[in-house]
Formats: sequence, C-alpha cells, structure tokens
Amino acid sequence: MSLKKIAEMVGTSPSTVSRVLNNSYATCASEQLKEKIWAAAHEINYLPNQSARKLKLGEREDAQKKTLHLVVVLARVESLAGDPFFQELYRYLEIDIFQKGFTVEKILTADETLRGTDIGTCDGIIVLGRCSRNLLDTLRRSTRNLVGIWRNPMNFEIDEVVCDGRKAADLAVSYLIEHGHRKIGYIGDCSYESRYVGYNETIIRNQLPLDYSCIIPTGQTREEGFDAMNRLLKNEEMTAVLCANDCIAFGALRALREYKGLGRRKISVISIDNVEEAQTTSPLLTTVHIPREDMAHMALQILHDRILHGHREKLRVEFPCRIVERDSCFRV
Amino acid sequence: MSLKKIAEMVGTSPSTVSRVLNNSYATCASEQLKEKIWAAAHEINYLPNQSARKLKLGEREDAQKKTLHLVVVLARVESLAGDPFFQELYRYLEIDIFQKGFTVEKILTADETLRGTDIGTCDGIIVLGRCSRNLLDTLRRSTRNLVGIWRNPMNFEIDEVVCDGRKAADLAVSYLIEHGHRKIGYIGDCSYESRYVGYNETIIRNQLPLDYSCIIPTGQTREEGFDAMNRLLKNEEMTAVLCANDCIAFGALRALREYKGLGRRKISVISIDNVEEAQTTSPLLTTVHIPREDMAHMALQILHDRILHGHREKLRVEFPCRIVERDSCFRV
DNA sequence: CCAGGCAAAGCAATCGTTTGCCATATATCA
DNA sequence: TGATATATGGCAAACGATTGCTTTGCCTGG
Repeated sequence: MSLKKIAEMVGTSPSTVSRVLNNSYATCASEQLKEKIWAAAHEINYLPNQSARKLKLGEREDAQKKTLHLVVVLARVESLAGDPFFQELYRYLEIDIFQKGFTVEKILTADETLRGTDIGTCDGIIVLGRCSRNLLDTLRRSTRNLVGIWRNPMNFEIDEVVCDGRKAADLAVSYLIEHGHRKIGYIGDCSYESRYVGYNETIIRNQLPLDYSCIIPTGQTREEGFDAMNRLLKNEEMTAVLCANDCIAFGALRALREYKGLGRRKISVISIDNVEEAQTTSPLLTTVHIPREDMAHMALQILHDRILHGHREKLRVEFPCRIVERDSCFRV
Repeated sequence: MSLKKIAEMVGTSPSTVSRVLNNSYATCASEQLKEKIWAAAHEINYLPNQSARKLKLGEREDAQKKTLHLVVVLARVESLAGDPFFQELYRYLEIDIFQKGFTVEKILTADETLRGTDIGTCDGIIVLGRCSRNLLDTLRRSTRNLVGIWRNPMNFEIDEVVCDGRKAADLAVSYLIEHGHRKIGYIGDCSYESRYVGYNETIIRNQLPLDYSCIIPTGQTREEGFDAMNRLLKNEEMTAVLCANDCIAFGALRALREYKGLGRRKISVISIDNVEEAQTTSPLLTTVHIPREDMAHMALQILHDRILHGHREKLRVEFPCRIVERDSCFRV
C-alpha cells in the first residue's frame, strides 16, 4: 500500500504516481497511464501514509497548504474532561474544524508532559482552560500560533479569547440583588476561581453581609451540588444562591425539589455557563450565558489568521456574558 | 529542534543522541557526553518529531511497542456528534486510553472519505455507531484490529460490542405494560432504529392496539422531543410513552411540566440510554441503562488483545441492558 | 608483545512521500 | 532541415528518527 507498489503494478516510477494522484502537474503522464495509476490505486485501496507525508511536507514553510493540522490541549484532565462546558466548547471547535477540512488532534494531559504528541509539527495550538505557566511556555516554544480560551483572565503573552468569570458572577449576584435578595449563598470552588472573587466583590460593593456559613466550597459535579445545597438549606435566612457552574446548579435544584423541611421555601438559584442541559431542568435554570460557540469560532479565526498572515501584536478578545432568564429565580 | 541540531551542539552524531535520549543502549556514550546531550535537549526543548518516528517505526511489526496508537471513527457526524450517548461513550474510551498511556485520534466523517487520516498506520480502530458497509470495508482493508460498538446488532464480519436496541425497547415497553398501561406512545426515529422494531414487537406480542396516531417519527433532540410530546398530548387515551432516547425524553418531560391542558394527566415517560443528565431531570427519568462504560472498556480490551495476540475467530460481546427505575413512570 | 574483548561513537540505510532537475521523445516553427 | 518547444517520465535528494554494522581506541590476560 505504498506509492512504490502502485508504481510497480503499472510499471512506472513513484514520482509519477505521486504527481498523478495529487494532480500536481497537468502534464506529467499520458491519459492512458493516469487511468492505469488510478485503477491500481483503487484496487489496493491506497491511502497515503500521513507520517511520511507530514515528514516531507513539514519542511515547506508555506502556510498555503490546503490542510491545516491543529492541536487542542486540554490540561488538568481530571477536572476539565468531565465538564460539559468544555465538552460543548470542544464540540464546536471540532465541528468547525471538520467543516473547514482541517484536522484536529486533542491532547489530554494531567501531568503536563507532551512527549509522544505532535505539538512540534502542527500548524497551531488551542489551549482549553487555565493551565500552568510551565505548560504554556512549553507550548509557546513549539509554535507561534497559540490561542488560549479561558474563563478567567490570565495575563499570559499569547492570544486569548476570554469571558471573565468575575464579571459573570457580578452579573449573577447583581441580578439576585435587584430581585430583592439580601442573603445570597455561594456553592463552588473557592480557591482560584475568579467567579468566587466576583461573588465576593459584588456582595461587598452592595454592602451586604458576607456570611461564611452561606459559602460552601465544593467540587463541580451534580452530586456535590446536591449535597452542598442540602447543607445550605439549614441556613434559614438565605433566599438565593449562586452556583459556580451549571452542573452544581443541577444538583442544587434537585435538592430543592426533594426538600421536605419545614415550611414552604422558595430558594432562587442562579449559575454560570448555560450548557444545553439548562434548557430542560425543573425549574428551567436561570444562568449566565458564556458564549462558547462564539469563543470557539473566534479562537479558530485568530489561529487561522495567524497561520496565514503571521504575527502582529498579541490579541485579546473578551466576550461579554449575559443573563438568560428562566424560571429558577424569584422576586422577594 | 531535531536530533541533528542537538548533535551539532554537543559535537557528536545523531545516532548517539538518539540512543542516549531513548536509553537504547547502556553503553553508547560516556557519562560526560550523556549529560551534555541531555542539557542540550532541555535547552532547545527538544520534542521528537512524531511523523518521522512513526514512519521509521512503522516497519517494525512487533506489537510490543510501548505506545499504541488507536483511531476512533465516528461516522454520520451530523446525527452522532451531538448525541450525549456517544459523547459519554467516547469520553470513557478517551480517558481509558489516556490512562493506559496510549494515544487516540478521533476521526469525524460525514461522507465516509478517510483521506488525510492515519487509519493506514494505526494499531487498531474502533467504530462508533452504525455505519455503512462501504466504510466498514475500507476500514477492514486497513487494519485487522477493528472493533465496532453498536446499539443495534449489525451482522458485520468484525469484532463487535453491542447492546441490542430491540431488547432495550422490549424491556421498556414491558415495564410500562406491567404498570398497567395499555395505550403506549412512541417518539423517535422510525426508519432504521431497532428500538422502534422492539417497541412494535412488544406491543403486538401483548395484543395491544398499534395506534399510529401515538407514534411520532422525529429526530433526536430535546426540541423535537418537546414538540412531539405536545402533539402526542392531543391523544386523550394515551397514558405512557417510550422515547427512543433520553434527549427526546428530556424535551418530553418539559412539555409535560408545562402542560396546561384540561384535567390532571399523569403521563408516564420512559426512554433508553441513561445518560448522566437523566439523574437530575424533573421528574427523575426512568430509563433503560445502556452500559456505555462497560462497552467502552470491553472494546478496548478486545482491541488490545487482538493487537498483542493476533486473531482468532470473530468476537461478539453483547451487553444486557436494565431498567433504572426513577420517578417518571406511574402505575395505572 | 599480541590476540581478543569491550566501551564509545559514527556511518549509512531505511521508512513513504514529494519535488527540483534532468533526459528523452515528439511536435512545431523558421 | 535544424533549432526550439513541449509532453512524458525517471533520478535522486530530502524530511527526522532509528538501528545494524563498522570503526577506533583502550584494557587485560596469556
């Protein structure tokens, strides 16, 4: 299944076969020979060896080659691979890349080693989610076409497409405050997450009390959201809660539905991400939309432009987020 | 960033550098030289060119090589890429492969062309979801290590891991019948889907009337499920409905929640797949569990075994499915 | 003092594809 | 007819990594 075999079959040389199969030159073989070559190729079901192809073609620095090979790096697999936000984001990227006729390779990494991967020879890299400076430096050394998609602002020296988690949280908390809530809880990651910072800032800016018994540090799964909300329900003054992401909120909503405690309590729930699932929960989830699709498109566009036209100064595109009002928040 | 460059830096030959970096032979260089080589490699942040590596290593037919490269083919992108069943299935595969230290490449294809992909040189292929005989033949010609994961039995001549959609539907409908339902609707694909066949068979076997006004042929999105259920609600005798997959059911449940029609109707909803989202809907969805995780593991195990120990006869592993009882079905 | 053994390192071929350049053969024109 | 284009196709050198074989030098035992 190599060019040489085809060449032997029809009695010519590999070079001619290559040129015919790639349509490289109009006049490289007679019509008769061309036909025989195509026939032979079909007969043995020829597929070019991509390794050989890339090896040879890699030298050529012309960015006009038809098929770009992109790499998407997902660091911190443990926490990010299961997050529907990144799953949906990646799906948008993948479909878009597919439709453009390019190829992608997704690289998972937990310990940030990149051995065995193709990042050295690809045309561009997209990094998903916060990652270490160390990893980023490694990536920077292997390509000049590097775009990050973050949910937190990261002052790295690469092109970035961001949607600021601090602002998203601000939007959500402000929305709750406008709806008359004074005692607003928080469920989610409290260590690095800019969303937590946004929550904090907005509470303080509005001179509301910061009650640490209303703040439940937790992971980002449905289960954890469920448990956290059950704990939070012990606080009788709290009327609303911001969940750091939708998954947590799905669990929280379930806890509320199953709540059998005293009295009739209507707790408002808001969160951030607006993944697809938020359209069918009960009640439908009010959440802050992070424009994954737009972000994916923009990242790809920047990368494509970089590859074709080289580098200008560092680019930073920030997307605004917006509240999607559904049924999980009430006025008090 | 090539072996040659490192060799030049330290004043030796590429062969020696290769052997040192790969630890090929213990005695291939003096300690002093080794150190210098490692230092140089770190300095220029050397990463081996995978294309060159694969090209060279490809010849070696020994299956003992440490790092297997697998390919997962997802045909019919349009309909399958957005299906959470396949997303979750792929995630299990991906994580498992990642943890084993192998590499994967996911190939999307709509028109079934495989040009530009690496299927010719990989160690094994997994096919996700029903695909054409034509595509399968192409794949078969490029590797002997080929496993399909189907939701329908497909009598192809390759190893397959299946969970029979007909039986799943049978299970679901029987469950409804046991709960006293006589007029059971169906929402979903009616053209090829074995699930529809199962629905039909079970209705007939139980001598229930087959009412085509209760059967809504539709796609597989939440939206379509929502619309279909709204149409179905016009039929006043129907008390239960089987949705061909969970997504449809999510939309259907929402339609029920928002139903403002006459009287108090409790429609039972059951579906097939048991994707993660089914754990947080309202009401929690009763559904037939398709063991994606087990199927993924099994497929990988078969493939691994094939690669290491060659071929015996064709393997076919069928996984049983089971009802996961939650809150969306009622007794009449 | 010499044969044999081993450590240290290089040579060169190879994987499959592409492509610049060269060599024919045939056609065209002055 | 001789000179010049043009069609047709092959040669061989890359791309980067790996590895069998060779070479060189040094040490040791007889």
